[in-house]
Amino acid sequence: MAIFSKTCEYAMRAVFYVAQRSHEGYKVGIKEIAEQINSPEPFLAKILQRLSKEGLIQSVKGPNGGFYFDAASLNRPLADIVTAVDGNAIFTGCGLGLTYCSEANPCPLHEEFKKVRNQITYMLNNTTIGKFNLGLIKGKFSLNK
Amino acid sequence: MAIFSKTCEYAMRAVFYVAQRSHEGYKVGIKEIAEQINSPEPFLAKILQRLSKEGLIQSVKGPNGGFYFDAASLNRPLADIVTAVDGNAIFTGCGLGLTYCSEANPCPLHEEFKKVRNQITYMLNNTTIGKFNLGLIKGKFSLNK
DNA sequence: TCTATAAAAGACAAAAATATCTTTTATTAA
DNA sequence: TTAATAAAAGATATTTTTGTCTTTTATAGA
Ligand code: FES
Ligand code: FES
Repeated sequence: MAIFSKTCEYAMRAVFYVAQRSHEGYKVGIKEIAEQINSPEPFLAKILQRLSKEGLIQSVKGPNGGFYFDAASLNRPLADIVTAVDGNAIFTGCGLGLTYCSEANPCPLHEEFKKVRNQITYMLNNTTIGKFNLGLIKGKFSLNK
Repeated sequence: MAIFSKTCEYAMRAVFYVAQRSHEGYKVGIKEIAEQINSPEPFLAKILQRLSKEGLIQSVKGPNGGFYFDAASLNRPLADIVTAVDGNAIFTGCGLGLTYCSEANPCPLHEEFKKVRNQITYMLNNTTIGKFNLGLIKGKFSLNK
């Protein structure tokens, strides 16, 4: 088990890649994205379709079409992507899988697990979709393998 | 998606419950455990079978039999249970699902994600199986609902 | 207008996780 | 030594996640 679902991992990688290309002034086709982030193309297509329907990513059909981010979207937190794909369990759920996390009736891990959740929440809320554009262009970060 | 698999959540809840009862001097049958931690009985049986085979939990068959922890096992870290059930991806894996996490060729989330992983590792290494026995006996913690 | 392009949508398939059921084995106690 | 108990083992079933394929719709450019 990883922290995020495969779906969510692909979504985040794709989003970072598309953001970088948007910063450079391009739209990207699903094929290129899938190749660059090393994900199964039709599966990724479904994921981006969903993000597109929710308005989290922009897309146009037809020649010279593809996926991209407008300026406003580049400033959205990565948390929005994660929530759209995996829901909010990771932000609010109980570490031992109780149906809800509760201060009044906590599980044994509650106090320590809150710190984990807070760290995750901080990370995802303070990472904008466009945050790593320059680093990616410079080749400082990897999105595949 | 939750942080841990259902299997792992049930395992941790069961382990805390059995530890408490062991501390009180009892062995516990699978039926009682499943009821008390609110998990599907035959599924939980499989999980405990596995832990038993790996020597992480003790068990005896027959009348008055059941699951229990000896003193040494009560001092094991919860991390041992998680590793046995979910493997070590949660301790070492990449947050974006790259095949391995690397300092030399990191994903964009690497620096922040390390903090998350470290927090999880700390939590699981510093929580012994028997740590919450008194709290559980006093009813301070919940393992179901 | 016609054609090529590329995403959207929908149906389908495979694999993994979760859950159940039945039979076997070990242990205790009468 | 037999009967009752409870875990171990093995086979099977269901659901969810992950992955694929085909058809439709929108857009651009010739
Ligand atoms: S009750 Fe389990 S994390 Fe809060
Ligand atoms: S490379 Fe992704 S977390 Fe280290």
